[in-house]
Amino acid sequence: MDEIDQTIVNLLRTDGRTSYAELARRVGLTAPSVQDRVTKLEKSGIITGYTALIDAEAIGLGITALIGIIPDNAADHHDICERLRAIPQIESCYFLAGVECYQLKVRVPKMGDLERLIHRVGAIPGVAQTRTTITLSTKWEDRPQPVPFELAD
Amino acid sequence: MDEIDQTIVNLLRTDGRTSYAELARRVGLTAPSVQDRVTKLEKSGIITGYTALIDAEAIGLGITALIGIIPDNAADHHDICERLRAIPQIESCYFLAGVECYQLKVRVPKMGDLERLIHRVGAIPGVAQTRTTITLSTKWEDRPQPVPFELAD
DNA sequence: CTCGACAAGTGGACGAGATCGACCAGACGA
DNA sequence: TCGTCTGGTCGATCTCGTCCACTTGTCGAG
Repeated sequence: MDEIDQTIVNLLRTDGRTSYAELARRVGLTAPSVQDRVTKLEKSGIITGYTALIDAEAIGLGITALIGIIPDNAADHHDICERLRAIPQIESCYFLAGVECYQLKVRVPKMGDLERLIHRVGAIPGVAQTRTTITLSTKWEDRPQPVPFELAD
Repeated sequence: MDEIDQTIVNLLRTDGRTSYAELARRVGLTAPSVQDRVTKLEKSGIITGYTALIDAEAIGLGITALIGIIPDNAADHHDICERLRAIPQIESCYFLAGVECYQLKVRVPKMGDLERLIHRVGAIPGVAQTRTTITLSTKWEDRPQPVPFELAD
């Protein structure tokens, strides 16, 4: 992971469909060597994939909410995690240091869907309590910050 | 936005670098017409961009935290928002219904960076209090849920 | 019913990009 | 000094992206 790799990663975060030829021009190499570097970045797990960014509202997911989970003492975290993973509406799941030991980011089309979702999460064994906060607006999301300085490979 | 558009969106969310030719094969159209559809999806704001997914730890952003902001009564939200936007470490910013009216997701290399960041956010005029939670692990993040049913265009 | 307009696809042509193998240069250790 | 390894270039070839002309189907107006 040298400076050129960082530039490539930054370019691909800005536009994930940039062609190898274009990347090559930007970093001053040829297309095959850039392709080689990108392949290595993918294999080593630094680049984990590519995705199109979608306006959630435009595809009918107009409601975003954050759900905090307070577990009970007997909670089997591995089990909770698997059950959460099975719920497609949960887009992100963080394990936190605090009383609310999980936070979920969920997206649903309608309020009714959110209500059902909360009940479903609350019914998972080991979940003592949930606390839901509706997001009124998403100011921004998943903004890529440039890859920083010195990195171990 | 018909069924074919939905398939295209789902395919591009799964792999944002899928070629038009490949998309065309998957949906049973020719490449030019798929390209035409994708262009329209981009212009209409449904697809807002493409990005490479990066393992944050691998690029030196080993620490993720959630910061809640409690504003004071005199808070100028537009100003707060702009000042938050100027901080690159804030990857996401949600405006919430609740006492904590913003939640930030931030990523930094080291604890010291997080401390500085918290001070910087706390110093913004209109911010009465902040509450930071460290994430111990990210179970998953930004998992695309398939585009659902009936959609207005 | 016919006509024209429009939206959405198709097919072909051509330039650009992706990809592969062969080759090259510098770094490094035996 | 000599292999060997890494990371690069170059050129050939195949695929892809993109433009344009043409076709088809739908629909409302006359």
